[in-house]
Amino acid sequence: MKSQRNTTTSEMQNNCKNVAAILKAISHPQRLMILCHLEKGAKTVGELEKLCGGSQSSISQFLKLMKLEAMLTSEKRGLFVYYRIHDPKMKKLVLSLYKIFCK
Amino acid sequence: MKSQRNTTTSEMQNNCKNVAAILKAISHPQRLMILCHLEKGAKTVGELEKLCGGSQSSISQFLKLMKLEAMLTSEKRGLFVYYRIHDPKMKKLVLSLYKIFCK
DNA sequence: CTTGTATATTATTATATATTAATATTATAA
DNA sequence: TTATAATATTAATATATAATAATATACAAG
Repeated sequence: MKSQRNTTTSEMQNNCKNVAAILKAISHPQRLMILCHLEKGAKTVGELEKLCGGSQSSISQFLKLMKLEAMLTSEKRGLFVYYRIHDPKMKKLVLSLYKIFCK
Repeated sequence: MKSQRNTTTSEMQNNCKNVAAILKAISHPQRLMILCHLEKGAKTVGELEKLCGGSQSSISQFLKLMKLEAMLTSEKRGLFVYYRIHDPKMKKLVLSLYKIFCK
């Protein structure tokens, strides 16, 4: 196994750029809350609105942002749109954050 | 062990607020890079400047910010100021991020 | 075809952050 | 003392983000 200590500076810079962008996308109370709820399964926009306590517009915009970052996918069924976590790494991240900061 | 699924909404809101603030502080390529380098041990401002590739002023400002968030501590020795990670949770976070996103 | 509901989009404004330049502070050494 | 090196602070500006309101779209039911 290659240890972190062998990572070159340019690899590190690239990794940090990528990871910082991911963290930026979820470093907002409601966006993080959305992700935490989705970790338990798919939800509609309206459900997330009630669970996370934001306006319809802001929740929709947050979801769009996280979808653009390829964290989420959406599926339309009739009037409702179901969002779910697409990238398994994001699930891992949510669980790690919980373990580290919320026990 | 209490599972995450039993967390109440207001607990979740509070946790998300706190964790989002932490993530926000490190969701910047150079600040994350600083943290990654400090995970390996204390460094001076000048060392971090070279390692992370920012101006003297910006690195100093980043360090100040992360110190305010109680992530780092500093110690002056002569002309040099050594910064190190203060909160062990931040070390855990850096290692988790590495495991999830950088392998 | 019109009404109601869920979601998305757009535009606007306020606020926060990033970046840079310039200057200040502190300690050391000549 | 004066000079120099390391770090910190301040100020200015540009850019990004957050929050909100208003409007638009898409679908379903009647």
